[in-house]
Amino acid sequence: MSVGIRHDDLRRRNRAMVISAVRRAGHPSRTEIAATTGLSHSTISAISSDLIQEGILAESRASESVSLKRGRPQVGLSLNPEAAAVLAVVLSLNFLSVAVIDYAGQVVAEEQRRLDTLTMSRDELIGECVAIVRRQLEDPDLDVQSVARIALAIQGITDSSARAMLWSPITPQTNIAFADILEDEFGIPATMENDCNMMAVALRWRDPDRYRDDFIAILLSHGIGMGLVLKGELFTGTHSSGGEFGHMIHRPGGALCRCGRRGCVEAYAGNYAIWRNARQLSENAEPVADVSDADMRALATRARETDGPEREAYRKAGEALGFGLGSLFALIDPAPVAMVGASAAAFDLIEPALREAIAQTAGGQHSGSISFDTEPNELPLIREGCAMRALSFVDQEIFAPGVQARGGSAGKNVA
Amino acid sequence: MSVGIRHDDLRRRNRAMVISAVRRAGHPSRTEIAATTGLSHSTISAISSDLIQEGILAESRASESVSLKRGRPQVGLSLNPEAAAVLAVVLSLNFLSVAVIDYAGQVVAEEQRRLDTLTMSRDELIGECVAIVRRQLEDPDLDVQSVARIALAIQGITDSSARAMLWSPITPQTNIAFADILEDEFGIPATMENDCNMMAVALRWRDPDRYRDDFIAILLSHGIGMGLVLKGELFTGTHSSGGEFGHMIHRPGGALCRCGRRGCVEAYAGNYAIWRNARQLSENAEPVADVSDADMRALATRARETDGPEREAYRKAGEALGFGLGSLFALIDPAPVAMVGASAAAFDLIEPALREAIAQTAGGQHSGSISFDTEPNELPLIREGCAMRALSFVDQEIFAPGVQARGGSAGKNVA
DNA sequence: AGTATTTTTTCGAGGCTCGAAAAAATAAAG
DNA sequence: CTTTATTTTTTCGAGCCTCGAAAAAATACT
Repeated sequence: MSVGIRHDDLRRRNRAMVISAVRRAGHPSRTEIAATTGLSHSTISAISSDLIQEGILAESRASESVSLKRGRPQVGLSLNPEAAAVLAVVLSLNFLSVAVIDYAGQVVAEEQRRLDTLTMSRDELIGECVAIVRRQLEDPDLDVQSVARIALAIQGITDSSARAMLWSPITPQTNIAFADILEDEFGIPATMENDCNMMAVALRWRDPDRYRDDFIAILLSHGIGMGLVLKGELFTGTHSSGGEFGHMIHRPGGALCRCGRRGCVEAYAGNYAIWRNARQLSENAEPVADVSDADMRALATRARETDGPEREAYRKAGEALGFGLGSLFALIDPAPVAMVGASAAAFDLIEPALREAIAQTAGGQHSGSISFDTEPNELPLIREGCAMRALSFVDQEIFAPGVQARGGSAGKNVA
Repeated sequence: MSVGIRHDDLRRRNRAMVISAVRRAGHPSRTEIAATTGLSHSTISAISSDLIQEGILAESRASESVSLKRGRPQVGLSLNPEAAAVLAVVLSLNFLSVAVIDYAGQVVAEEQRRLDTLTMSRDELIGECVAIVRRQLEDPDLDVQSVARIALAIQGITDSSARAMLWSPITPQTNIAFADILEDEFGIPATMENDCNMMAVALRWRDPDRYRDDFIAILLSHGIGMGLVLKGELFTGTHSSGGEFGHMIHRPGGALCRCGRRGCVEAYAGNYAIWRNARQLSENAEPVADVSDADMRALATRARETDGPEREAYRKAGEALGFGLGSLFALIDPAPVAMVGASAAAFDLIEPALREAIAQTAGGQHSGSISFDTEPNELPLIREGCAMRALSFVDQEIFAPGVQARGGSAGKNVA
């Protein structure tokens, strides 16, 4: 049962509106905020005055140019970078990275590290993550008190409450409650996110016009992942991170997938599958652990040059993706798609078969109008999404002092 | 951009909470409502007193027994049946029905009518719908002023704004804006709903324990349809009613589907497909227009008796449904499933292959725990869902007098 | 009849948003 | 350089809304 609205929730929510309006718009004036939120000028004035006093917002005097107009000039509001900081940690195959981001969204420090995730023990894996976070928190330039959130993204399935990794292709370990581990270690609220979901979050921030309420981000990499935004909200499963597009069934009983089952989309479109087909190996051949980006590029080059098994492998990948998307579109209606990851660079080889396949499906009735965008570099996107996710959380914590005042660095210091 | 919360929205929403608490609970006391909504006793007292004065709620004195306890007895609140009425219209293959439902949810009048939807012209189809509604509205026992909503459910695809039928298997006509037509004709707000979505709505009301936040209703009939509730809300596509489970691709390039494409789940599991396979016709054979329920029952009987092509046909249906559900579960995580419609009576023939197939998919990892429920009669369910949908809408209109006071029969008449 | 107990209503306090008016800050005009 | 026009922002009182505490109401128990 959803609960009634208390009187004090009202202020809390409207504060949130103001903060998120500022985060979205950059340097909006109070008047602009009033317009986008629909609240009255008096309310905006009261709320923003509070937020400034609390050190969350700051007046960014003389907002550049716009002194052309007549009356009193607008004074832009911006996020105070020092109001808080967050950590974005990204754990992917053989690679761990962390970034410290200030409240305004700027990266203030970062570190990257290669490791061998596939062979590491559970404790080693956890230890590396904890250690890389600790190194950042020990940086003397950073006010540890201001760190309000850690978001950790991982390639794999996470639980719907964003606490734990349930399964991941980058490690044989399962069920690691990273969020709890980090919280216990550092006393900072933490979440465990799915990498593809973070890609989607980032795309939304990067290009809100193109990726607004409904869109799909597909990771074309060793495996196939998906982040889905529907009706303006990240779509997650009911128990897990959900959206296991790569493991929808393309051909019942078909090619052997890395997950041990048969006929998944990934078993035709993942790097290992393209590799396997290009080598004309059996569909039952055990998936290889990793194919280097260089090898995949070579494969793509060869596929472009001659009409051999390499080209056919990409064709099959496109077909699998197309039918998979078609089935997906049958459920959710078509939406813009962003193809992310190394294999997105070979999308020219994939697209024809993909479009041909999708046109044969219920979801592909207007397949011509479905737009595909490519972004070969997934890591920056994932980190960016992580950061925005963590910052949005902070937005929702700092403005909720009615429930539990955060004793952080943003105390009242003026009146 | 979501809009800020105005001060008067607060009352409006809390009124809604109270009304829906009463609709859900039956005869809750004010104290019980306070408990479920989390609002204070004083607030509940004020709101319910308003609602009673406005004729929306009524005190149902001496709520049966519970005079066992000591203190002042609770006085149950109930919906005033005369506060409003709604019409539920269901249009399915060769069949049109309407029911008048009072505000408390009781059917007060109904009419059913056979017609030949497949051959009717556009105007005839619209005319029949308008006529059957008109006949109910002209009933002298009915206060036309009190009719606050018409909900029309149709088998087929509707648009996401619930205004029009886009496509339906029961008629060659497309794009009929039934909601607008009915509104123009009678001046009563109307909506156009998808039949399977209404099934899901009804299941939620019928058995809220089993069908709470996440579940799936699948219609096994001539075609295959689905209604999906995720996180407590009806899931619809972004442009259309969405959830075209029957047209997810089971086998690329496979059996000919009624929709003209190949390999859809429906092309294996719809009545016509089972019929086609049982007759050992080619997968390319044109789907028949209709198979009678009696024929399907005979088919099922024969399948149970001998291990022939009939049994194999049901096995194939189960397999298609299983792989389809597996792909669906890969996206949304497993959830309870209700199998509705005539073929649900033959679910014993379908289930083994279904479970075997689903176990081979990513979504079926715990396939043993997925529960299936069967309900052979879809029509009452659809009508019930329609009625509840319409009533919920009324709940949200009557309690919103701040925006636009409804001048209906529920005016203030005491103070 | 009196007491205990539970439900419901009443009443004042505290908050929040809103509209209108005032104040502030600038460009244009004289 | 002063005045006027214009636009943004703040101030202030009014009107609601919810809440907690206390009172009132209605019944069972003694």
